[in-house]
Amino acid sequence: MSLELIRPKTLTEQVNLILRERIHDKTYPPGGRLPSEVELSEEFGVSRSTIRSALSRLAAEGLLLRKHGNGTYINSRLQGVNTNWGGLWEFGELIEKNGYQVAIKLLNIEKKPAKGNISLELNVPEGEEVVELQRLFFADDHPVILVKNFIPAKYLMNLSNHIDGQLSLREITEQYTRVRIAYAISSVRATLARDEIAVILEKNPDSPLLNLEITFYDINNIPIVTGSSYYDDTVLNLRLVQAWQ
Amino acid sequence: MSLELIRPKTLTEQVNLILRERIHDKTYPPGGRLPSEVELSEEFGVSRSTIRSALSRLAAEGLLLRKHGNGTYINSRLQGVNTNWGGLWEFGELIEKNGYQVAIKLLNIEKKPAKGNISLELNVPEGEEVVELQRLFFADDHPVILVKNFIPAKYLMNLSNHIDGQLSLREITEQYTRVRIAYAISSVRATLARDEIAVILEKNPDSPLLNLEITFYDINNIPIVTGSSYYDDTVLNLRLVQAWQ
DNA sequence: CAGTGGTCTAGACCACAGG
DNA sequence: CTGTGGTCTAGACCACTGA
Repeated sequence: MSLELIRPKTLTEQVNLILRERIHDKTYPPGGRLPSEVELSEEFGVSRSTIRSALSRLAAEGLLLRKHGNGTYINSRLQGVNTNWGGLWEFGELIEKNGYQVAIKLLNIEKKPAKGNISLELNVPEGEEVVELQRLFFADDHPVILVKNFIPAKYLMNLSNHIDGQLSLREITEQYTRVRIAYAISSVRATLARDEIAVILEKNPDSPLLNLEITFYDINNIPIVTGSSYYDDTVLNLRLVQAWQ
Repeated sequence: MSLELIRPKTLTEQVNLILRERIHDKTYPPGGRLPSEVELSEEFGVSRSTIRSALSRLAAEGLLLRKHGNGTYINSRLQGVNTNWGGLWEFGELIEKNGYQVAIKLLNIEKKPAKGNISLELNVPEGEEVVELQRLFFADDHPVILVKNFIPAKYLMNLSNHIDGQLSLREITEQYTRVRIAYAISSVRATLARDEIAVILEKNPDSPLLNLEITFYDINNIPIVTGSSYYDDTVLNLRLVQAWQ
């Protein structure tokens, strides 16, 4: 009994997605045991190593718990509520995974000359054009996260004086630039809601807010996007899962 | 030319450690190119797959940048200043990696009956004994992080009414319990320095502080340790690196 | 003991970069 | 074109768990 897998994408990734889906829709119930690696490799018609790569990735995210000599189990603690690393930048997904309705409001988009910190972070001379994108994320109509992103105009392709404000950062870089993000460095701080920010996020002045500063780099270590976010953790708890090692 | 590798540990892990060391001591200089996978596999006398596992792990941490068809490069942006995920709980390492002198002061250690939140988080009936460990981390003599940890007394082995306050959480669980940590869930919040905490961290009252709540689980999804930390990000910036996927 | 996951190998083939 | 990293396989052997 071997399923039909499309070759274009890697086998590992397809297996990964299918298993993820089965966990999500509870074909494999929380706390339950997965078929053994050999059984899965027979079901999918791929080698055991391929199955293992897919499983390892899910285990690293905390979705699966692997017990040597015993079996692979679905982590019952992560149902519905949670997120892994991506939580630091894929805010839309984060909000959805926590069971809220997502809405994204595009507050502003404009070309500006780079200056100060932005110019430094993006390694672009002062005065060169960058596109600023300011967005507000809502969870069930509560404003939760205010995000400003900056992309040097030179990385954006032709046509696009317009950017679709509903897209995730991943999608934006994929659709509007020719470069690919390889990794990101984020710094996390606690701050107080300044006037303007307090108003937008509907907070009392000087309420504590999380501040996330993130810069994305491509494979050549060139900064592609930088951004600054203010995150109201009283509406949406920022939770991260990580396997011990 | 094949190096002598000890068999007891896994080959992959040994290769990983050696490469990590070479990056750290700049045998492989920042921005430079690593020997190819085939060359490394010859040098270490192991298969290419083994080399690849070691490299993949380093790449996932952002230490290496892999360029298809070209080579593997040392990420020059991470020299000295930075940390990956472990930064959320291995505070000693975090402080060291940022170039400060670490000191840990044991403020308090005592057995208490579990109550409220702690009892819930640790899934232990109210009134059962837990050990509370309160510690203060210093970076170059500045108090930076205040940590309270709770471990159910039943997981601690015999002799140990005494816990060495200088150890990392990983070392504590390894040395004093029979269980092994499989994964952790952390939640990150922004808070204001309350009276007592402000005093200990030498902050003005109501300064913003990061609050990290972490619970560690074993492979059977049983909570082993929980803890609450207050982190002064003005002294030590909390930076996280993550590969895009 | 049988069944599970963990490590490792040798080798094939592919996809991509750069001369 | 050559050399690099990326994917995949088949198979061996080991280490651990639970009956």
